[in-house]
Amino acid sequence: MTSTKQDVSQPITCCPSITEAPLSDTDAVGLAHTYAALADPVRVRLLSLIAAAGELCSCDLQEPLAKSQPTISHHTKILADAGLISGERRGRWTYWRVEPTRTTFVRDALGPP
Amino acid sequence: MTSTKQDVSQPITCCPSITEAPLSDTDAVGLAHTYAALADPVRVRLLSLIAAAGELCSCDLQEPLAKSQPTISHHTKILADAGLISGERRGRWTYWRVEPTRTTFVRDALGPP
DNA sequence: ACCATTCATCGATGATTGTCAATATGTCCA
DNA sequence: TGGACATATTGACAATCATCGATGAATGGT
Repeated sequence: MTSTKQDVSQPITCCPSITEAPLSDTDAVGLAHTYAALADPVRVRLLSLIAAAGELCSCDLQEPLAKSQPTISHHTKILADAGLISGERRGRWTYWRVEPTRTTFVRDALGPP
Repeated sequence: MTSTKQDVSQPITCCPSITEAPLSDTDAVGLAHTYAALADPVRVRLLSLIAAAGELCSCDLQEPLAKSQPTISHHTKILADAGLISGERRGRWTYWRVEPTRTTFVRDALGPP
């Protein structure tokens, strides 16, 4: 029986950087998933709106993005699943913030700072 | 008749940064288009393979990526259209390189370095 | 307890995408 | 000129995605 603890066919990296070494399949899937969260104009603007305001509730996003409420909810969920934003429920409102840890992680994946 | 020279409803930015100010629609579409090019595990690995090797022909990508020749050609085209890589034809081979100008541009769009 | 408000989820639909077989284009060599 | 090779393009198909209306769930005020 062969061990399934570690896949030796792929390099082990703690901080995957696209431009420095060939990535493992696992790292590539993870990074691609995060980039996919940014691969929509509405989500890019959504992220920039939250970043610029520091904190925003979903209701404040509907007008500038000119999308329906379910669509906004859909996009915030995708960005949150990617770890790029996080939401906190306060009363009836959900307030969204950027997660700098994740954004800088994705940024540095494209090369040394 | 109204002027169509400049859309005043959107801010003018030379170096769009997602995390610093709300992005214009135009900037968002452009950035999302580039992120979409990175939103696939095959393309992420493709880019890292080229970056690690400095230069690679399409034939060298087929085996490590385990995809058909048309699929490889499809992905290189998408990355090239996004400006992330560029290809040079030498004889029968097309050699691909990373475009550091574009990769750093996309990287810095996610925040100050 | 009731209602208005805010957000999430479900279901449907039209559009986009990743993949490959087949074919076309271009290049080198004999 | 003809054949072998590397790459690009086309066409087709299944899968994924963005969008919205309808509905559900949770909260706060009256």
